[in-house]
Parts: sequence; structure tokens; C-alpha cells
Amino acid sequence: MIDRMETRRKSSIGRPRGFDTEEALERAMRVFWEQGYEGASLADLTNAMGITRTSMYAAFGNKEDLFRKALERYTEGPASYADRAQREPTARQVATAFLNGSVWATTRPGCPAGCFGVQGSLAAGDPGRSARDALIAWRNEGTLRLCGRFQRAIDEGDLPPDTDPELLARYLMTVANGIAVQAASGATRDELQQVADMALRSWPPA
Amino acid sequence: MIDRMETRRKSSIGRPRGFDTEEALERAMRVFWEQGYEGASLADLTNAMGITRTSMYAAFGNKEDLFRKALERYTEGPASYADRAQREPTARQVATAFLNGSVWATTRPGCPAGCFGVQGSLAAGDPGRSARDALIAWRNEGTLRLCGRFQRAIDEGDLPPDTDPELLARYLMTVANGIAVQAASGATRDELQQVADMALRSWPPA
DNA sequence: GCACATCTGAATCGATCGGTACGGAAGGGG
DNA sequence: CCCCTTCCGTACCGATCGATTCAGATGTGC
Repeated sequence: MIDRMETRRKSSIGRPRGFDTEEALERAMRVFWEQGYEGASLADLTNAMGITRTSMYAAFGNKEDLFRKALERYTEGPASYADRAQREPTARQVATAFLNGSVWATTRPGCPAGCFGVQGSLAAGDPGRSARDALIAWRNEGTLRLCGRFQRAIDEGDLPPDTDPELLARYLMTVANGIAVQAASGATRDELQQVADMALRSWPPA
Repeated sequence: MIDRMETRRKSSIGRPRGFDTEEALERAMRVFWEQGYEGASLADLTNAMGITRTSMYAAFGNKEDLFRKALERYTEGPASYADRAQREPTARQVATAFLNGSVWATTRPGCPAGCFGVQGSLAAGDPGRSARDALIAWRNEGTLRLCGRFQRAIDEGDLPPDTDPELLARYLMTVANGIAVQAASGATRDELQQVADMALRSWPPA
């Protein structure tokens, strides 16, 4: 009852866990991704994970914790393009990689269409408010990281000194969010790639 | 039991309704807008509407019908900027009015932040799937109408003949959807107006 | 005033919600 | 081997879900 909600086990004594927590989390992530926090019931989740309620609670804590861990996995998995984009050498390449990555991630065959960080919980009632707030923070952190990267680009002379890094970051995040919504609406990868290309046409000249 | 789900009453006999259906629908719209279809419980809705469950069912049918009627009201109310934008004389003015309107509508003081057509139901489980599909259709219809408007602009010589009207329409809808998500994330009207202005910089020259 | 259609409110429906308690099964350390 | 810890499946918890039923109140048309 103390800290059993940790995914990692603290000792090797006792019967070992009978399922792969990483794979179970992957399955849970996809359910949240597809149905959202409030739309995903415990029955949906445990069914997809292939385990019982009890095992889920022992391994992950509760539904909210499971959602947060699924978000972490999403960040390091399908959304890892964001991290990679940050490491591109120029601001323009960062922007291009970021939008291309968002197109790619939101239209991956075999994965739900759209972005976990958007449709996981955009609006919610009381019980799902904490999940919604977690995603709001997640999106805003992404914007902030982009902003910091563009500030660096300004300092390095890669962008004009009168550039507004916040605007650039918010612009990119806005387009990426829109791409996610469009992907959830059935837009294809090709169509969204064209949109991303067009969005980059308003990027400040290198 | 036949068609009592109509908002309009078919006869004047009997006890008249004790509440204003339009105002009740307005209140319901805001609840769906703020909490989404699945996040809005009957208790939330009827509480905000100031009526009982029974009155709601008698006047609107059921939760799903109420949602559809709320969407109609949203279309003709807060989202009426889309219709108005279509009637602008040039394609560029259409695009400008559309994005400006979306910024304005998603950040209206006294209204929930964001767009009903996006956060009303972006992802959902089985029970909310029909609401989700209704909003998908709603967004795609908006794109289609923009596309038709830009096709007309091409025919009129307002846009170059090699323009892809679908791409322009999808681009605008993508940016508007992104603006909605950003508004739901706490972005201010000024910030989003800057984003909209920047998005229009990639518009084909007049 | 009468008869009737409709509205209203409370009580209730079965189903499902997220979350738990319990007991048997199963594996590791001595 | 035994003990002990942990896992796992079932059955169940109170609360809430959307939806309905029913009696009583209320207003309209005759």
C-alpha cells in the first residue's frame, strides 16, 4: 500500500509478474490514444492489456496513473520526433522536422489516427479533469521547448534578432495540433504532408 | 413516443412548456462545449439547463439528439463566422475572415475556450462514437465548403488556375483546428491572432 | 366547470463506472 | 522441502451512468 504503484518491482522475492508491463502499457496507450481518457473504461483497458483489473492496479496504481505512464511512453515512443527535431542544426530544419514528424506520427498505419496528446483528453468533466490538465501541460511544455530552441537560434544568428521565438513556437504547435485533429478526422498522410509543407512557407527566410 | 423528440411542439393543447427551449439548448451547448459529449453527464446538463431529466427527454429526445441540436445551435451561433467568411469577395479575404473568426470564437470571454466542433468529441469510446462521427462530418463539411468557395475563386480568376483548392481548404481548417486546441490549452486571443496572421503569410499572392 | 393533454418531479430501472477484498495458485529463497 | 511473498481471478463494493415509469400538478379548449 506504500508505493506499489511503481512499475518497477522493488524486490525479487515472491511470485514474479506474469505479464510484460511494457507491452501492457503499450496496449493501454493505444486504447487511451484511440478512445480518450474518459472514453476508455477499465474493461476496455484491461481487455486490451490482457490482464485483470487487480493486476493493473497492482502494477500501475489506478486509471489516472496508468494514463500518465501511457503519456510518458507516448512521449518517448511515437512522439519522440519532437526531441529529435530539436537537435536539428537550423531553426528551419527544426520546424520542418517537427511538422513532418507530427504528420508521420498522427497517420501511422497500425496506430490510432491523431495525437495522444490532443485527443487523449481535450475536454472533460470533473473526473477526467486531471488527465486533461496533464495534456495541457504536456502540450505547453512542447511549445516551451520549441521556444527555447528558437531563442538559441536567435542567439546563434540562425534567426534574425527581431524574431519572436514564442510566436514561432506557438505557430508550429498550432499547426501540429491542427494536423492531429485533421488526422483524427480522416485526412491522409499525403494530404497532411502538403499542409505541413504549406505551413512552412511562412517561415522566416534562412 | 412517436416524434416527441422534436423541439417544436405540434399542438397548442395541453399544458404549455414551462421553460424556454432555446435558452435551455444554449446552456446545454455550453456544457458540451466545455466538457465534451462523454464528459457531460445528464446531471450536468439538466442542472445547467435548469430543468429535470424528464423535461429534457420530452423536449429533445435523448442525450445524443440534444448534442446534435446543440451542434446546430453552435453552427448558427458562435460558428457563424464560417458562413460569413464564405461571402467575402476574394479568396484571401475569405481565408482571413475564417481564421480571424476562429480566433475570435475560440477565445470569447464568457464562453468556453476552444471549439465545440473539436473538443465536443474528438476521441470516444463506444457510447460516444456517434457524437464523434457527427463532429468529424461537421469539420469535413466545413472543409468541403471552403474548397467549393476556392474553386469558385479559381473560376473567377481570383486565384491562379493551377491552385489546389482542396489543399487551401484543408490548410485553413487545419490551422483553425490547431487554434481551437491552443485556445483550449490556455492561449490568449492576442497570441492566437498572431498565429493566424502568420499562417496567412503562406497564402498564395492575390 | 369539466375533460383531457401535457408538463413536472421524484423514484427507480438495469448497466456500467472506477476501485477493492478475499482466497487460492504459483514461484523464489532458505 | 517449507515458508512466505506476490500474483491472479472472482466476486463484490458504492456511485453514477443514461433512460424510464408513474402519480400528481397545471394549464388549455370546450
